[in-house]
Amino acid sequence: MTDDLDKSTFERSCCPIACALDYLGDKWTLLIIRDLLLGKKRYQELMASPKRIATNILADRLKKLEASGLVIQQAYQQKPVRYEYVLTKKGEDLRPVLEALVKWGKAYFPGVRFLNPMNKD
Amino acid sequence: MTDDLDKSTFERSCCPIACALDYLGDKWTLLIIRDLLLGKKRYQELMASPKRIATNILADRLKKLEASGLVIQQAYQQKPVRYEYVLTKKGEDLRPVLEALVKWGKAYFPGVRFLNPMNKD
DNA sequence: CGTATTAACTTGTTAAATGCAAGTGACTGT
DNA sequence: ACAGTCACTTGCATTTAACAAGTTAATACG
Repeated sequence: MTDDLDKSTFERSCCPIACALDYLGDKWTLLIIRDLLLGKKRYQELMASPKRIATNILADRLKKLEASGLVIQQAYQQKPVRYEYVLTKKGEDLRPVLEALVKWGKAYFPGVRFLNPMNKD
Repeated sequence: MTDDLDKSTFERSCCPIACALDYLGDKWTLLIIRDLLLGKKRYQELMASPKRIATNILADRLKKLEASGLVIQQAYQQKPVRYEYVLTKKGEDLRPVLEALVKWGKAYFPGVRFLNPMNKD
């Protein structure tokens, strides 16, 4: 169904891509969602990704993800209360987007570790 | 094939998603690619999208897209030389990513124009 | 009891990216 | 000659992100 991406879709005055990117269009949000899809739940797990996100940015993105209904907090202990972060259905439903990105990334950066000097992983 | 997104993929020290987002992970790049996929070619066409991109940002993103091989410039006239921008195969191959985003956006923001006060389209 | 460690953040400051307005150069059309 | 178009560039203000350090509430160790 290749014409999900057609003119009429786009010309409605709010394009679903533009709307989606209001939530996802930055450097970190999709990487956090990737980690959550892979089963990470806790702050330290999310901090531990190969690409090091600054702690204030992670905290900020988690707040925004919660505010936009992609993620919920669940307490996993009391004293002190600590939360883990779990994707809602809305968040889970981004899996195909990430999968499409994986496919593209694999096709065009198969050995990127050695080719891309910008890569700090 | 839902386990394109599995641990082994991710744990190789450069995740294809992370690599892809080095190119695409900002506010404007994917919107420009959307427009190019929809057949826009010239600077003014790209400027004319509902979401208004600043002209310096558009010029900068087009340069970066060219540098990373997603787009090429083609002269459509001499005197003065003017170029249009066309996706390479590498750029075209992002279509499934954008289609997945459209699907998600349609599912979760069906009437977003009236619901989202942040929307300036 | 006191010090150390862990988890999950927050705060302050600096650096980088983005946004906005105006300007430039090479033309064309009147 | 002058106005207009196209595709940018430049300078500056504002916003966002990065880096480093500090905080709070607890448990674990000696």
